[in-house]
Amino acid sequence: MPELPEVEAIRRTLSPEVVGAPIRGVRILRRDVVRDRRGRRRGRLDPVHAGAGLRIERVDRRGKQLILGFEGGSGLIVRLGMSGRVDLWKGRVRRTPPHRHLVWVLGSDERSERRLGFVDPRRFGGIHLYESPADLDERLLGNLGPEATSIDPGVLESRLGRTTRAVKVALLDQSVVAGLGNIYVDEALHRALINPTQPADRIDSNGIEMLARSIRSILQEAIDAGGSTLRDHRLPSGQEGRYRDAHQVYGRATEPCPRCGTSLTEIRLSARSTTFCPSCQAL
DNA sequence: CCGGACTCCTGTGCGC
DNA sequence: TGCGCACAGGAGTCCG
Repeated sequence: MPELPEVEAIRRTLSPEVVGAPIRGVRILRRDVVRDRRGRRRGRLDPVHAGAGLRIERVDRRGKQLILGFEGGSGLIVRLGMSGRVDLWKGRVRRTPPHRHLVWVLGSDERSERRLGFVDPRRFGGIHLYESPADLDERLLGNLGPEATSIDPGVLESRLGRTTRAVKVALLDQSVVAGLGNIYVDEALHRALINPTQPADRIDSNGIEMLARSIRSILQEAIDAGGSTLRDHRLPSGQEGRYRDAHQVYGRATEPCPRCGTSLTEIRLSARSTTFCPSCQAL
């Protein structure tokens, strides 16, 4: 379940490997992973629109979206969804794993050839094509809130102050803050000692300050660890992320709180499993 | 504005 | 040992 740290760790390892590389061709193994502008599986795809003949100019990220920018300003967004990943390898020998849907063949000749794959067993992820930076901003990124990695307390306060929803639900909303998912919201709320069911607009300034700092520090630590591998997440090399061992609450329901020893509690909020410490994070 | 149910998907891990 | 089923959830839609 790639959230911001997983996508950022992927971006950091991918960028130096592929920026500048020409795309010799694109193998389309499953075209319904391409989404149209409404997110439906109806996107049209041919190698040219997927970048064939162009050079990869940049690898960016906004929230949980990985962005491959081509020379000339077009590009594509890779949304990893629940189980998506990209892999990068040299040569042709690798056996095609199940659920690899797209392959970009990179390099100017046989000798420099590398292949970049998009793998997504559950297919909650997908690819969005864009024509220009303006198209990218307006059509695909327009509704995203500020980056969670650098969230400012004042900005967070004004964003959370607009809603009475439970703070956890609000933080999962990508238009409020971009990049958080179930794991890191639970971890950040625990570090900030805030109850996940607390109405978002009723957190005091001190709590907001702690929350902003917790979000930033946890994301930074997780990025440095390569993200959290629960099952599917891998860096392009196949390497696992190591942040799972640092989780204090996510996936640890019934275990003692690492901070105070009280048994952690699991509830459901917005149909998502939510683990917190009833003592440290009391209402 | 809000919450909740539903949809899309497959691998996994449990109970029987 | 093996089968069937609940569960995991990001993001969108729809309905009350």
